[in-house]
Amino acid sequence: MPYVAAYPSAVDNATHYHATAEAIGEFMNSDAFSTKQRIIDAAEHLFASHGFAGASLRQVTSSAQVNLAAVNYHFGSKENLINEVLRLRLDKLNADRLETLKTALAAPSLRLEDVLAAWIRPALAASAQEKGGMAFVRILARAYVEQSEHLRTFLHQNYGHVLRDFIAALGRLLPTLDKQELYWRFDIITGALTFAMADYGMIKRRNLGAEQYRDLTAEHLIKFAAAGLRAG
Amino acid sequence: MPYVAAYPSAVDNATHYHATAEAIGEFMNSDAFSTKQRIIDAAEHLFASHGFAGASLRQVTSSAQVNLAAVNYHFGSKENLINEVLRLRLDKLNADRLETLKTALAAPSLRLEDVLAAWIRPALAASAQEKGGMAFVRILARAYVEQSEHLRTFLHQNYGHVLRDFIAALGRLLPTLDKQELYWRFDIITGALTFAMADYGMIKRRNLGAEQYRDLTAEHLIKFAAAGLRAG
DNA sequence: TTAGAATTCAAACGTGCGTTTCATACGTGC
DNA sequence: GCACGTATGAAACGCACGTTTGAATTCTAA
Repeated sequence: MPYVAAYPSAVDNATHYHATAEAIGEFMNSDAFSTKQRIIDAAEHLFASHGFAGASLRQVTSSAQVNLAAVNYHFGSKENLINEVLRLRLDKLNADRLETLKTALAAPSLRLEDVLAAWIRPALAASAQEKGGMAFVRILARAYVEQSEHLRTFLHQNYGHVLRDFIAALGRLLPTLDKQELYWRFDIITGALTFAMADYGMIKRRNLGAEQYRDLTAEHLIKFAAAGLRAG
Repeated sequence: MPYVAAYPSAVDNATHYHATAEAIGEFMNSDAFSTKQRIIDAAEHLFASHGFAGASLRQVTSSAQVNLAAVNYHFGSKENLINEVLRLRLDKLNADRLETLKTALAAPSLRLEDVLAAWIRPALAASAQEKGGMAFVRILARAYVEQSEHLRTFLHQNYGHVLRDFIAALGRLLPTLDKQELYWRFDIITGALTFAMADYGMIKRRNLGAEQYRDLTAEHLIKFAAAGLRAG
């Protein structure tokens, strides 16, 4: 009968069931092994590599080893599934950003690089997350590109305050910089970040691990962005 | 019988027919009014706003006011149409870039900003082109995001030399900068540019015309990028 | 003017899509 | 043990897709 949740919020792994070693295998239908979660994991990967339109529910459910009808049962529709997939990761990303910014602001001395790091590092961390992080970030870039006004307003309404906080912090550190100019430059930074997150560049990873690569990317981006912001 | 062209190259408006005022209307099947061209124009717009997977041939042919079968007749398949749409614009963009770079290199004094301008301005000009330029550039960003390895190698093989020329020019202007470091930074710049091209940013255009907006964007990008490249 | 090629057209092809249905299995409280 | 809400399953729905077909039309050149 369900997908009742007329307004869905995150994966409702409400059954906060503490799995012991023996219990695993007896009750697979919880937490990370639930049908819902398996669908979300599979959807993240497939949306990321084939796009929202390009990835079919048959691919998703097959990859998740779940019945085709499960998506409509648990999420109501494909579109709701897409929203769910986005919301889950975005909530965490922006919470991370705000927390990192707060910590930076509380420190005795605040440098431009600290604010930029609070914007950039959580994003790249999300993209390097063990389970489908890369996928999420490609989804994000794709969402930008798919450019549906609906999604744009969704992002603005739900995470606009995060943006405002960062702009304000940067503005305080660059008191002589024109407000409009600051908007432009932050826009540039975010564009570069989005591409960097998705690993679209031409840079070869060489023999670096994912973590080292992520840290290197962050380092370069922060340095570059700081110099750009300070440009006369 | 045709789409014979086993290897398609640009729109074969081979019939270089000089239209006089009276002739227009008599022979609509040439140049800008040909079925092929109408399909390409419509496809650019629809691919840009709905994605390659999201835009159907029925939408394309309907928008082009052309029979459904025309795409398969003239292009062979949807995929060939996509390639054609990309190639046409990319050829021009990269030719423009190389020409602008050549001019800059021939000038008595060469600044970092000149090389950056040669990379950035033609791209933004393409995006502000009267007929579907904006669409093209969204397609490009989308192509990046869709991330098919096939397309990536296509871009690399066909336009890799352009990239190399620019990197070389920048390298000469920044002799103290590490090569790897240069790659990283050029990557960042191109990411930012791609987003700027597609107008994905949050900046409001205000009451600017497309040209002024494009020029402003270029100005900001070049300034920012130059500062970033020069960062110690 | 006319044969032959190039193009357009309406219609249909098979395939895969998102979604719905309804029957069956499972889990939990009485 | 039974009943009832929850979840899964197999199958089908109607629809839109890319592509193909073969006839009708238009163009071109002898």
